[in-house]
Amino acid sequence: MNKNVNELIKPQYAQIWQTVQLIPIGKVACYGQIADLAGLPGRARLVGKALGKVPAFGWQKKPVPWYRVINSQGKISFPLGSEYFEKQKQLLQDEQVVIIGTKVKLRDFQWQPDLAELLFSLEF
DNA sequence: ACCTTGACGGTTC
DNA sequence: GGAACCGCCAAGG
Repeated sequence: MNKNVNELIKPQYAQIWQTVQLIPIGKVACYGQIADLAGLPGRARLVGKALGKVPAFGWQKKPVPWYRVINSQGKISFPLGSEYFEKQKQLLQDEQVVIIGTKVKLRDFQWQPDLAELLFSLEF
C-alpha cells in the first residue's frame, strides 16, 4: 500500500518509541506516563515490552533513549546488580540524574511535557 | 484459537 | 518504606 507498512505492523511499538524519543536529556519518565502520552492509557507493560525490542542502532535514524524510562516508584526496573541495571544507572548519571540507592527523585527529574509542544511533535 | 509472557501500576495490608 | 494481589492487553509461540 504505502511505505508506512512497516510502522503499521506494530503500530503500538512505533508510537511508544517515538514518544520515548521526546524525553529531554537529564529527565526521566515512567512506563505508564509514556503509555498515556502515546495514546495507550493503562498499557505500561506494553511500554516495557516495546523498549525490550528497541532496535540497537536507533529507529527512524534517531536513538531511542530507553534508559530514561523507569517505573512509577522512581526505580530502575532491572534486577539490582544486573548488567542492564548498572548500564542504565550509568547512562542516567552521565546526564546528571541523581540516583539515591536505587531510586530517582521523580519530583526533581520527572519529565513534565508541555502540551502544546507534544501536539506539535506527535502526529498519530 | 488458546496460552503465556512481560524493563508495569494501583490498591491494600 | 515493602510485599502480595490483581487488572491490563498486544505479541509471540
